[in-house]
Amino acid sequence: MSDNLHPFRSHTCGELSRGHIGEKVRLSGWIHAKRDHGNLVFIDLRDEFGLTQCVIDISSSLFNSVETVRIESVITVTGKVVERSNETINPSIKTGHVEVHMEAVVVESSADVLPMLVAGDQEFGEDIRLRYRFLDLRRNQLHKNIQLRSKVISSIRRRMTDQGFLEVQTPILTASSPEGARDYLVPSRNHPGEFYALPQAPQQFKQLLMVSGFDKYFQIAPCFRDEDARADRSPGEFYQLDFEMAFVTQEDVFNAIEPVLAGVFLEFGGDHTVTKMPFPRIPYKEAMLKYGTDKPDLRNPLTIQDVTNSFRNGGFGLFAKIIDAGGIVRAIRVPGAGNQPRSFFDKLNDWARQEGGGGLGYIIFGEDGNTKGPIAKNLETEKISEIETKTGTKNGDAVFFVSGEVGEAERFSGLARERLCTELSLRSGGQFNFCWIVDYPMFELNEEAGKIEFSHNPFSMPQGGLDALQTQDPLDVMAYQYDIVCNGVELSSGAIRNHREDIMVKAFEIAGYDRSVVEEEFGGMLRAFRFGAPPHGGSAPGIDRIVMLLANEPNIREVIAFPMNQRAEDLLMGAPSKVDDSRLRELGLKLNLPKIKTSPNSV
RNA sequence: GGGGGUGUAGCUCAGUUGGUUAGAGCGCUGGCCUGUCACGCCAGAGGCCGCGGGUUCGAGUCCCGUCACUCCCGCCA
Repeated sequence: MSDNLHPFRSHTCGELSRGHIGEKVRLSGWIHAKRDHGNLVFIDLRDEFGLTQCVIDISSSLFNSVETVRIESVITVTGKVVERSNETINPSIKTGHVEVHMEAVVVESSADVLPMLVAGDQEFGEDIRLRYRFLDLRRNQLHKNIQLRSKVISSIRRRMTDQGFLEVQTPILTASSPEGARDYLVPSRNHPGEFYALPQAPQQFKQLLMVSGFDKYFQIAPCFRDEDARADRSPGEFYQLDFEMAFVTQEDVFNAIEPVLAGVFLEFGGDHTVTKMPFPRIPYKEAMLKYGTDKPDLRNPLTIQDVTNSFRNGGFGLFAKIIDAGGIVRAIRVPGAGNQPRSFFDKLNDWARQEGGGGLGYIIFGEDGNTKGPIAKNLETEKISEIETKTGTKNGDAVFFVSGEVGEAERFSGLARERLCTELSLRSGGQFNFCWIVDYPMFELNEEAGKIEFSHNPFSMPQGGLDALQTQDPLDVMAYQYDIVCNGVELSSGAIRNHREDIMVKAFEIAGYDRSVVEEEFGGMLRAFRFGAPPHGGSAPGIDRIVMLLANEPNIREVIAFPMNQRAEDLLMGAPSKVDDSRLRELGLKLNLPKIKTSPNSV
């Protein structure tokens, strides 16, 4: 072209305003929408920056070609910026006061009929969305989410660097680490029969960096785990803000990361409030009692109390029997729920049975002070008033009860607490509500195997050190292990690490592992610990989950540009896929597949 | 591995108690339309009702199996 304009664009599609009236401009973008009036066609041209209306009428020789271009084709438009008349201004777009009168049009790339629409907010099935991810990513919501993700990561990186954290990359091809998930394995060509593992987390590397004298490390680290997906768990791979600090206590770690998280959530959280620092610290045991989970949603105002003693040897036989067998009873007081109709209680009871709980007992405390329900009928009045006192119940409230074996009752009371909250719309909105869960047990009992196991990863420092391991019941030993939770979502877990060989060997011994196992599994790290290791600790908040909360998305795939589906398949790229026999031979591999189970993975 | 939900036009969905020729909106194709911005109007094409089996005179609908997607449990921080 003979003008001096850039071959593709002089302006973006979000740029033109009244100030450009009369200018000759060039825009490139996708045809977002087309309104064809027969002798007059409007095209909304879209790029990442906005929409601009372009117009052409029958008098132009280009008219026919413009009329036939399909939506989502990419075109370059050259023309004059013209003011819109008052009646035709579109206040809903930035460029709505002007339009471009098309004088030249180049079709850069024409689009086929679309499997899903880019414009509009119709919902599409997830397999279509994943297969045509590039179209989905053009759409407003997902595009915004990925932009948000980028900004969040930049902000996190800046905040970490400003605090003196050093960003270090660690290997992707490495050895299996002890997180406990399945590893993704990569066969080695140079060492037939041997495999690399993709890191489940850079756990050992960050500890090695501490031993290497780096005082504060961080990384936006990819982590790979071959485990099944959930709505909040991306299959295959995800990202963590992995960080570690030398010469720190647990409180030092909290004080370092709280301002980063609070800062990011304030920066991108819109009008949501963020928990004031310092975030509450809740001991694991307390969390399990009060909330029935170690990732409590503190926007839920309900709490759980133990009322086992008020049912022991009481008139309500079912619970008394469970208690005799070693079980417990937990109570949830729900303010105002006494006014709910009978059907409300029945519905909850049905739900409880469906969830595998025995049921959900209740006592209704009427406005008149009388109690109602099957439990109230059978339980002694003094025991009822004991419960009333213990739970702080007032007239008009209802108290719900869960009874069973300790672990099961605890878990189920947590589910019931959430259910009641949702059912009665008690959850406060507009908050990012943070807390730390601290004082996790170092070990737990595997009921089936009757064996003591590490309850988290084996790298945590036991509270009380070697002495605690030697003198206490292992199940009473707590670790300097902590989780950070926001709105019921576990953002990360971390620990003050065990940097002492002797304590580590002892810890493994309690979990039933011989010294030789430790030596074999973590030889690299043990060796490092023998040459001067600083006390250190850290954590690793999940990036995807942070963005998911900030974007207010219920599903983690909504904040990942190219996620895999639930079965860890990439429908767009066609992964995983078969490879040529020659490649297998090179790696010294021969397939030994289980009986034919064809999954047509054709794209 | 187990449980729940879903599967009907390119897409999103409706489809009654089992009953004749399976519908709508969007998209697509053609026609009309010079001020729309969810443009409008008219016409049309498009269906292995996921797949296989069964019950029945008759199945999109009921039963069994299977596959796919999704949510949950297991698993996983």
